[in-house]
Parts: sequence; structure tokens; C-alpha cells
Amino acid sequence: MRKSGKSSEIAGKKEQLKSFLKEGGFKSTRQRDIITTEFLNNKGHITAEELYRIISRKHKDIGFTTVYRTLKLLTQSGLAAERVFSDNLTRYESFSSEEHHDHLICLNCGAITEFKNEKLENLQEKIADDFSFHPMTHKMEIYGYCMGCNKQTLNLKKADEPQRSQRKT
Amino acid sequence: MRKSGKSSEIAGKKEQLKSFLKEGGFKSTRQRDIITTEFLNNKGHITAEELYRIISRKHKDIGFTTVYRTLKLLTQSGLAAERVFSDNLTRYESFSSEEHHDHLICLNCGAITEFKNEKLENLQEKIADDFSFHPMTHKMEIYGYCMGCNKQTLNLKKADEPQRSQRKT
DNA sequence: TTGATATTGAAAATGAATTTCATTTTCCTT
DNA sequence: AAGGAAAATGAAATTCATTTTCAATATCAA
Repeated sequence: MRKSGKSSEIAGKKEQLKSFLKEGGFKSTRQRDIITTEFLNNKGHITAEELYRIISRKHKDIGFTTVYRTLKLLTQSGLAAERVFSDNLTRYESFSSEEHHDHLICLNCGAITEFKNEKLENLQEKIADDFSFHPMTHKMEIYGYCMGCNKQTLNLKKADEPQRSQRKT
Repeated sequence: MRKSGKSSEIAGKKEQLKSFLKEGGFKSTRQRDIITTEFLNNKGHITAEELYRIISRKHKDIGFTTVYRTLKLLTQSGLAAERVFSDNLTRYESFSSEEHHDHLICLNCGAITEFKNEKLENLQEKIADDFSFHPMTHKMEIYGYCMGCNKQTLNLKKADEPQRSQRKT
């Protein structure tokens, strides 16, 4: 893997976190640094549990609780955002005051794809207006089958069960 | 309160449930009848806990578990639908193969308002198309302040805390 | 270096959702 | 109507993600 703009991007975000920590009277720690780096390197929508597992491979001394608390901290600082989809697990996505976006969620493989749509933003305003409602934000989730899984589905047809939603093992 | 078309509407739904029970090899019971009636009389978005409390006033012998299981049964039969909003509680709404609809949720008082919007349905299709995604359904939730609470907010301005989100007591 | 304060991580607690199990009820079959 | 197999009930227990507690440890400003 070649180092590109990504490194500096991450460096920038880590600076952002440090500022946040200093302002809030929090302390910079080895754990927070490792967890933040690992989180930022895993673009996507990750659960605290998943991130913990990834980290604990290399750092057996870092506990789940610290990963959990650091993700909360990242959320407060604006570097992460919490998302809950229909499997009821809390996921964190890397977030840097980007524009609002929404999600496509595959019912088969669980893949989560982000999208932005200006018309959707406008529509929110219109709908709210009809109810004299003052909108602050919204959540739009489209559930269905992604390109890859759609093919599978067509072939396997009446195959047993859908593969996901294993909320409780 | 005057009895109107509502009674027969409810009667119809209860018939629907009976058919479902018979087909599935389930039994009709006093508890299921009471719970169903009470659920259908409480239009809105109610949690199992809330419904249980309402019912247990008059029927102290009906347990939470039965209310919970009956709501699941109503969901299977198509008479109810589960909804989870940002407080992560599972709510049930009366549902009878109505058209799809979405929700406005007040961040202050928690009021949940339903809306239907044809443009939103079309937009789902278009967005999904862009990603070769095959949409099955979607969830659109607009969070903000309802008319009543918006007024309050304007007056109380820097008042203490927002009133809701008491997820954990 | 020191001391006040924050952090850490293991374990415990929490709380909603779900399951277990002994008892009771339903309802099909005589 | 009685019998009996199968399902339902409800209290209590369990599950599981999330959150809190607390004693030990680390940070960092003075």
C-alpha cells in the first residue's frame, strides 16, 4: 500500500481530535491515538465490537470499554457519527462535517452504501412544511438488494433463508 | 364516545386475526382478544410496555409476555407493523396492508406523525437505480419540532435540556 | 517531580427483548 | 360432555448490546 493523501488527511483529523481533547480538558493517550488511527483507516460503518476485534489483534492491552468510549468521544468531537440500521447495532462512520447523506442497505449481504441527493433534501423541506413541522435532520434508508446480491437472488430463487439479521447469535 | 364505523372496522380486523390464527394452527384466547382490541383502540405508535400498562389496569392477570407475544403475532398476521425510531424502542402501529408511509418525529415531545408522499416513492426508485440497487422498501424519518413545540422552543430559548430521549430511565 | 485529575479495563449493571418451563387453557376427537 | 394432545400463559430467567462502576494507572500543568 502506497501512502497518498490519505495519511495527511488522517493526520489532519487527528489534530482535530487533539484540539477537541485539549479544549474539553481531556487527555491524549496512547489508546486514544491507536483507536482513532484504526478507526480512520477503516472507512465504512463499523460497530464498536468490530473495531475492538481489529485493534485487539495488535494491541491486546486495549479493552473494549476504551474503544467504546473513544468512539463516543470521536462522535462528540465531530469526527464520527453514530448510525443505527435495522439490525439495531450501533455503527460508527467517519464523519467530518461532510454534507448530510443517506444509505442503501443490502438485505442479503448487509453492505451499506452512502448516497447524497439534493432532491431528497428539498423534499424533506416540502413535506415538513405541509405539517408546519420544523425539520432539523432526517434519516432515509433504502433496503433492498445490491447489484451483486440481486444476481444471486435471481439464481438461487427459493433458497432457504436470507443471510443477515443475525442480531442475536 | 359514540360508536361509529370504527367498531365494525375493528371487528373486521379481529376477524382477520381469527383467520390467521386458525390457518396457522394457533388458538383463540381471551388474552389475545383483549390485547388485540386494546391495541386497535390505541391508534398510534405504542410500545409493548405501554400497551401492557394500559391493559394491566383492567386486567391484572394478563402478563407482559403475553402482550409482547401477541404484538408479534399481530405483526405476523399483517395487522401491526414494528417501527424503531431514534430512541431505539420497538413500537407497533396498527397496519392493514395500507400504503407505505413515513414519519415526522418531534425531538421535543416525541409526537409521531405519519405522512405519505408519492414523490418520495419515486425518488427511492431513481436513487436505487443510480446504484443498480433493487429496492424493497425504505424508511424515511424526519426529525425536528412539531408546530406546538416549535412555539415553545422559540419562547423558552436557552431553557435547560430537551425533554425527551429518556431511553434509559 | 509532584499532585490533581482524567483514563483505563475488568467486571458489574442496565434495560429492552426474548426464551424457558411448569401450569393452565383451548379445541379437536370420541 | 369427557379426554387428551397441543398450544398458550405468565413469572422468572436469559440474552446481549450498551453503559457504568471502581480501583489501579497514566497524563500533564505547575
